[in-house]
This record gives sequence, C-alpha cells and structure tokens, in this order.
Amino acid sequence: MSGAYFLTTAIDYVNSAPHLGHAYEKVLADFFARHQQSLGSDVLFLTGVDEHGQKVQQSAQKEGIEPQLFCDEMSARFQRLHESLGVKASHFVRTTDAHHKTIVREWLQRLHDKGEIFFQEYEGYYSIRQEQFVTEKDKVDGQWPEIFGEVIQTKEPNYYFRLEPYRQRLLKHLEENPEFVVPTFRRKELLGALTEPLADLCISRPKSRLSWGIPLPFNEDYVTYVWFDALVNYYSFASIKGTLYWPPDLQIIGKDILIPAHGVYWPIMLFALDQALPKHLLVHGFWTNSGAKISKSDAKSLVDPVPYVEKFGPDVLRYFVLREMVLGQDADFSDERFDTRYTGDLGKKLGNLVQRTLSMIGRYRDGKIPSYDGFHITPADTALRSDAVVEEYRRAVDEFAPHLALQAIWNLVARANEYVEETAPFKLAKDPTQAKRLDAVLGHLAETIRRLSVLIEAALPFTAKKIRAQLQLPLGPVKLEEALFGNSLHGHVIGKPEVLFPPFEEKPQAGT
RNA sequence: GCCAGGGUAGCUCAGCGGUAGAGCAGGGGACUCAUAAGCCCUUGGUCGGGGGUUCGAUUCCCCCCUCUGGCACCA
Repeated sequence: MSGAYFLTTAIDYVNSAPHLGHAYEKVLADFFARHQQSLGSDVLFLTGVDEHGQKVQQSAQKEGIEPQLFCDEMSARFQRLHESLGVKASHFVRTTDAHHKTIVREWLQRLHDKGEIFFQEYEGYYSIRQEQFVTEKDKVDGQWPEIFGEVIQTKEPNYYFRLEPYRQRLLKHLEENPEFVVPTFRRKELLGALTEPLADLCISRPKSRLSWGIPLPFNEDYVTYVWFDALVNYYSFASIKGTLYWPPDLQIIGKDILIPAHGVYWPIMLFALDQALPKHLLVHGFWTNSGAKISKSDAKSLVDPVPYVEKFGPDVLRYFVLREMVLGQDADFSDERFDTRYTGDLGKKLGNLVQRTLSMIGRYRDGKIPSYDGFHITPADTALRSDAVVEEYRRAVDEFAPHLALQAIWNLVARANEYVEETAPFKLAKDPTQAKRLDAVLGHLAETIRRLSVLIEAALPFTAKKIRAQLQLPLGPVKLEEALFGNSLHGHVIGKPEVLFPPFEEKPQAGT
C-alpha cells in the first residue's frame, strides 16, 4: 500500500458557465487521482465550486431568483460536466455547504483570537454603480470611466489579515521546498512577487454592501470576502469518516490564481493557523482557441467542452487535453488538432490495433487466445515483452508530464503495429507448419492489448474498460502493476471486436 | 518599467557544446489481419538578428528585435 493521497483542484466560480479550461483542470486532477488509485493509494480527491460573492449575488438578482437557487442550478451544471467527463471526485465541494461555513467561521475566529485580524477604517473612492472601491489607477485620462457612474469619497471600516509578518517564513519555505510550486518558472515568479513587503489583505465586506457570503463570527454585520471563503474549502472537506487527510499532496490550480491567492494568501493562512502546507502546487497553463485568447467576457472565444464529449465521448477530450498540453505551458485547441488526435492516435493507431488483433484471433483461432511455449518466442517479440514502458510511464506521471506518459504508451502502440507487419500473422496463417509461431504472435498481441488497457486506465478509463470487455476480462479496478508483461491470457476466450473510435464521414460543420 | 517563458522543417514542438530531430501535413512504395486502416522510404530548416567566448554554438555570455504571461479578485 502506498498510503493516503490527497489532491484538490481549484473550485470554479459559478458566475459563468464551465468551459474547456475548467474541464481540463478537472480531467488533469482525475488523471492523477486514478493513477494514484492504480498504485494502491487511498485517494481523497476534492473538486467543486465557489458560490459566494458579489457577482453571484448580482447574477441572481438579474434573473430575479434567490442566490441559493442560482448556485444550485450552476453547481449542477458543473457537476454534470464532471460526470460527463468521467471525473470522479471523492466529494463535490460547494462553499454554501453548512459544514464549510462552520469551518470558515472557526478559522476566522481563531485568527481573530490570535490577533492576526484587525479592524481598520479605509477611506477611498467608491463607485456607487459598481458597488466597489476604485483607485486612482482605474482612471482613464484622469477621469473615472463611464462604467463606474458616480464616484464619491467615502469611509468604510473593514477587517484585515496581516500577511507581512509571514513573508520571510514563506520565502524560507520556498527555498527549502523547491518542489512546492511546479513548474519551476512559476516558483520563480512567486519568489519575485515576495521581494516587496506584503500589504494587509482585506477579508470582509459590510453586509449592507454584500449580503451573499459567510458572516464573520466576531461581527455578524460583515461577511468574509473571496479568498477566506474559497481557500478554506480545501480543509473543510479534507476528512472522510473522521479521518483527516491533511496536508494535500497535490493542489492543482491555474496560472491566474498562483499569485497572490494560492502562492501567498493560502500558505500564510496555514502558517497563521499552524497547519501544514500542501506538498505541491501544480500550476497549469491556459488554452487558446485556434490561436486566440480565451476570455470569459468574450463569449465567442469560449470553447464549450460539452459538444465534444457528446460527439466523441469523454475519453477523446480527456486524451486530447492530456496529450496536447505540456503541463504548465499554454496550448491551443482547434477542431483540426482535435480531429488529428482522434483520427490518428486514437482511431488509426490504438483503435485499429485492437481491432486487427481481436479480428485475427477470431479468424484464426476461433476467438481463443492461444497458448505458446518458449521455443516459439523469437527476437521479434522482445519489444512487446519489455516492461520498460511501465517504468517510463510512471516516471513521466511522477514528473507531472502526462503528455510524455501518453507518448510512452503510444510508443508501445506503434511498436505493436510494427510487430504485426514484421511478423505478418496473416501470412503465418496460410502455412500450417507455422501454426505454433502464429500462436505465439497472437498471444503476444493479445497480451499487449491487455497491458494497454491497464496503461490507459487513468487517462482513458472508458476505453480501457471497453478493451477489457472485448477481451472478456474483469473491468476493474486495475493496478498499474498489471501492466507488466505476463501470460495470464493463455486459453482465454474473447468477445467480438467492436470499433472503439469510428471514423466520422463528414467533418464537423460550423454551427452543427 | 521590473520579472519570467518563448522565437528551430508548412503546422505543433523536442534537442541545449561537436557539421539538426519527432508527430502531423506533402510525395513515393511494398503488403492485406484491420477503422480505404497499419508498415516502410522520402521532400523540407543559413535553429529571430548582431556581437563575443571556444578548436568548434541551435546549444554558453552580452545587446537588440518580437511574441506570450506574471507584478493588479476572471480555469
């Protein structure tokens, strides 16, 4: 047993609909979660939604419904997306959950008791229309832009959390734990952001201005604002049946929320509360849409993952995002690239390999995987008998490089396709004196298909099960060690081949 | 402005001191088990520009150009 493994994703803000970026992060987390499960770990995997705040309050108001109802509807939408992608979290976090509210209030109270939180009057410019404070920096050509409406000077007392006292400790932590932020260049950015003294963090809003939030335990006229509510979710749900999994082994976030939220506020909150820090903050990049930046304010730029899942199935989108994006970097999404991965890697390489293997076993051996002996193994079989792929795959996943892990698997797929050409079982089948050798070749191919079904389990769980179903093997759960070469299939009867990734006659047309 | 990461074949990228690689796209071939699939061969690059270090630089150093991102609550 590898023990416990706790991982989280960022929680998504329910104010806008889920898009490809949300889908990617969840698939990524699900991939690591399934991988850890296949290693025998006891996995706690959290994902969910962030439901409080001004924008949600406003959106609900605009639709004329209660904020809670708005949240229920949007949260369901995110949950449906996760489900359609095969993202199987241990728990779907909602920040409107009563338990979460209790924990947030507990933490705030403890920090308040310790003197980490203080009350202070802030005087500044306030936009009545936007219901928010604005600064000189917001001015355009010395004037407040029209969107702010009337701007007045006003005073508002709020609660603040002190960050600066912990800056040096955070820097030290980063020095001593270079793996705290992955990839390295993000760690450097964080170090850069920590060279200047940190301003106090405003953590409250008066209820008169924002009602949709968690009330402060020491002053019920205020609610807590943004990060105190959102970040604490990782702790609120870190237990299963009384067992605490803290600290997280892996926290997956987008590059936009490393600085300052997860890279500064979060560790300092944990310092202040004497809690252990997560082992890794894994920072992923963003998707572009056919080369264009994806922006929430530009509906045209958004990529909706749902139609792709509906048309191609969850594994295709999973494979695409894991294979195409170098974790940490940005990557581009386009129908053309998607089609290339689908038709090529999945259909013609993997799908066809499974198809031709099963077909030949059906045709030449009545669907029974033949047994073979050592006398009929030849050097041609060596590549398929090697376990190097498993090691290569594992190392890539350990190094947070799913694209390389998949590349390693597809190298085996390619070798297996080459093997068919090289050993030409369809020729052996015509020569009765080669029957034993044909047994060995088909045996190796069947075993390769089986191993592939294990190797792709974390990335393409549905396809993995389809392959095992065709082999008439138990569907799972599987352990990665089952991907080692063996000969358990001798004499096993398989089912009928079924096309895994059928070709689409027509290219997807615009508007359909 | 400061900081970071890029600029390498038509496209996406790897290589990072010893006269350039992969996948996809393009061209050709042999085969037929298979999703008109797979396999083999192949066209294609003065490695952003300039200077320097070196016997030798795409690879190290400096300068410049250019793109992207961070320093500000959008995965």
